[in-house]
Amino acid sequence: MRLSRYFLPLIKELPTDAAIASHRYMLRAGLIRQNAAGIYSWLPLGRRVLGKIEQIVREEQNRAGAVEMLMPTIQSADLWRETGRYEAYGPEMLRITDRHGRHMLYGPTNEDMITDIFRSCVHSYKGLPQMLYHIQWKFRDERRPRFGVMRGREFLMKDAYSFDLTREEARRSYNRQFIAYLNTFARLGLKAVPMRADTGPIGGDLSHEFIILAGTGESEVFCHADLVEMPAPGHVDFDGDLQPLVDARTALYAATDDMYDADEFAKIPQDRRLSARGIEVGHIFYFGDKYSAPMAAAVMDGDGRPVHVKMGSYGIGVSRLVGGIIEASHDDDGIVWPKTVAPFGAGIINLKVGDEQTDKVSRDIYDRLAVAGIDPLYDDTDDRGGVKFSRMDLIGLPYTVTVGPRGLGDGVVEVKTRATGDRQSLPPGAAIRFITGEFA
RNA sequence: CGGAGUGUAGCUCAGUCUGGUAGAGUACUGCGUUCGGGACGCAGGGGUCGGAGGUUCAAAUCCUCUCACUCCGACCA
Repeated sequence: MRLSRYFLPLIKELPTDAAIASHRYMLRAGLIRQNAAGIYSWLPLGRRVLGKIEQIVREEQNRAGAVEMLMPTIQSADLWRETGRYEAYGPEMLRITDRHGRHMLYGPTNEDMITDIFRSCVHSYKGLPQMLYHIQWKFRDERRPRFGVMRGREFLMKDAYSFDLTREEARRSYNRQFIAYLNTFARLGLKAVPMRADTGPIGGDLSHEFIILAGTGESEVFCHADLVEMPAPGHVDFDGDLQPLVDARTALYAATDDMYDADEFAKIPQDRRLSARGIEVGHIFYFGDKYSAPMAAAVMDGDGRPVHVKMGSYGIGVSRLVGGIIEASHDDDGIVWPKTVAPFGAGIINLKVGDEQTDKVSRDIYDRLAVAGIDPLYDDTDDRGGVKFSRMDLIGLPYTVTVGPRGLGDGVVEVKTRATGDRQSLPPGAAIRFITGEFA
């Protein structure tokens, strides 16, 4: 992409309304614009990041055996009345009346709807297990939206739902998502720690929150430091026994403040005790027949008797992750995107647009990086050098190639690694090989 | 929902107490000089002062109502 043709509205001043780093940088770097409290437009750069995160989540869901579908944002109140949640949910649910006076709502979640779909389509245990997911915009009318997309009212969620005949089989579905989450967050460049969670109003007795550690986290967390350093499982056989992998991740103590037990925490060796602030980016739980019973979602078992399916649901806050990643990865100059989610893989700064040689070399590097799938952003504007450098730092692309007459006089360009600040002078060909190698 | 604030130029804000021709910086446009880490000079364009009503000869400023947004707290399948 050529910057001169891109839409990248940056803000130089510190936005006074934004209290935390991710919110400030998302506004300043032109990722989002607020339209109403807790409701944002995703500008081109932000849309790219959101899409990359979404795609990684999708790939890991597919790998774990989940099947993608899509449910609507607007739902009829009828299903919610069946489960009693229409009355129970409270003012966080945005209620809408259509032209015929029918009660509708902007979905805050989809358990009721997916259960309805399932019950009308699957009637035999032979149709189990089943794991469906969708990535969809949701709305919760938060009393006080804040922190930009971290606590917005409209937000993008991945929600998966599992259906099994027995609790034991449901546990296997739960484990599949558990492992998929570890791999997903690792690919996003995050250290996410699973923590035993309160199952809350939705009920059930098997639940974990996935928390990333960041100074501005919304809640305090306590855990064994080894958990943070444990590598993700990576490629595993999702049809095999995942229990040992899950056990390894749940044996050590980890809890959010509402589940905190000082005595348990004290049992951790002193130098391994970690108390920090965390951001919840995923939540998985098993809730059995909480919805299948009231909604009569049953299948015939092998003996011809109807059994309410055992369900679980598994959420990842996709839009929240954009803010979460920035909270975990930024410095005084701007965002530092992990390679896997960066809106562009590399930036190219042409310091003297209009100069035959810098134009040619810049263009050549651009073409070759593009062919290599790096998806470069070429700064071909006639802004001054300083403006270009600080702009690249702000938007946080992993690598920047600077092409200027001075360097080209010696046959070199400069490659800067955003995360470390390292700069190396290399011939153009070596610079391209270095960057493509980093993405291999 | 309790508490505290803020709405004036695209953005950041001053002016409101004490009513009297709407300002600064930045951004933007033009010209010139600059050009390897957010340049400089000159000239210019841009605001029904969140909205409605009221008081007054006169309202950004005083009064009433209202809307929006922000921050702290509580809340947060």
